[in-house]
Amino acid sequence: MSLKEGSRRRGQELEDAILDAAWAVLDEHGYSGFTFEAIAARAGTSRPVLYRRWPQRTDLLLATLTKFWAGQPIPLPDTGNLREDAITLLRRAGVGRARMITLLGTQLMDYFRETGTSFSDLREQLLPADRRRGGFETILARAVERGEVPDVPRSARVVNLPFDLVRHDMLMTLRPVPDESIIEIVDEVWLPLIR
Amino acid sequence: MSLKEGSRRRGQELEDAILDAAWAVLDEHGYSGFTFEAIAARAGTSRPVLYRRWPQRTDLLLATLTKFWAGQPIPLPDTGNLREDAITLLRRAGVGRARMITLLGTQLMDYFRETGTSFSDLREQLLPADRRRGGFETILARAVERGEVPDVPRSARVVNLPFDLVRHDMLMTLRPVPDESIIEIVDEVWLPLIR
DNA sequence: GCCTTAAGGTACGCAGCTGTATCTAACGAT
DNA sequence: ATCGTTAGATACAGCTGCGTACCTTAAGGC
Repeated sequence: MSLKEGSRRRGQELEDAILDAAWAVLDEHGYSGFTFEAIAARAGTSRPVLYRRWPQRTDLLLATLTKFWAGQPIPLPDTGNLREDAITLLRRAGVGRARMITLLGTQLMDYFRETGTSFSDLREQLLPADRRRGGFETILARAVERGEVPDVPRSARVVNLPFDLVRHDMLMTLRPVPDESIIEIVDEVWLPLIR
Repeated sequence: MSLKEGSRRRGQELEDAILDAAWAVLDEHGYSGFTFEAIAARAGTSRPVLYRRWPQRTDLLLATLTKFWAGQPIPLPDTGNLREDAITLLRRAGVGRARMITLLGTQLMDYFRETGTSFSDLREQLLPADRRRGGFETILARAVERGEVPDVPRSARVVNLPFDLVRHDMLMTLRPVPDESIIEIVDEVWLPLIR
């Protein structure tokens, strides 16, 4: 234990430090780099400490995702204008923690292979029911309330289209989607389909 | 060498066997399982044989992709009807070798991290220029020629939309996209945008 | 048959990681 | 201060995989 302040972390403080480290390791090195060795080193602790809490790698993964994905919703914009909400939300998808969550499906292919599951399954498992609706359902519902778009039934396919396309682009390029692409998706694809 | 027939493979025959094995290993175990050890074992050869040809794992990966992706185009349907072509092509994306290619971007996240590249970069690198257009550009061009849809400029975004959405769905579920989803994408999203 | 090339086998040393056992020391509660 | 719990350190054994060296043997060409 290399901490200079002389105190050992215990309980929740230690657990938080470990999960912070785990998330950072997952982000930087993917699931193949998500090892007890790497995470313990990153957290400045020893492997038995991790094993005591999470006997399997998958346990630690789920704990990490519960904290950083399930436990912290992405804030939704509420600009009073649907197009602005959509564009803002799509921009958010490409940076920071949200970026990581957007690309999580790709980071966890080995986990899915091991467990015979998929990103959809994981989402079902970890997110509370009210969180499973995408952000686009919410901002569209608000627009309907404001009378900005007609109140007609729309398939989830159409509602979530912008986000799906942005995620796809991010997967292809591993870069944030440029603004002109975001605007293209909203203006040329999505808005024509919902208006 | 455990082959019963008593002969050693040489030259192209051996190389084909290795690349076949490499592709199978990549498909079943992803990039993290794409090891000299695993591929040599799968090919029934020894590791030094692999190292002699491909000194680095990335060399072997590129050779494998060149053979199984760049070297074998996915056949495009030509039914004489755009909707039929589209639906058939999307069905094809979910099975066999085409499925693997569709999901390749997700399988290679570790490679991209190592090399600082992306799936888009890889496609630029490996596919000849005429192959970089998606199948949807071709089937749409045919429909324009047949006079089935008007000859107006369309963004690559709109043209390739069905394929992007199917790939996204496949990533989410790791299963073939059900027919009703394919039909939804074509009928409710794509055709309205191009007609 | 001879020679060259390359396939195939094996061994070595090393690194990284896992899972676990054991011991010491710090922390918190009493 | 004492006790119980747990953090932290370390060691061990084992496995996988890498990179390479060395040797034997098979295949192909002349």
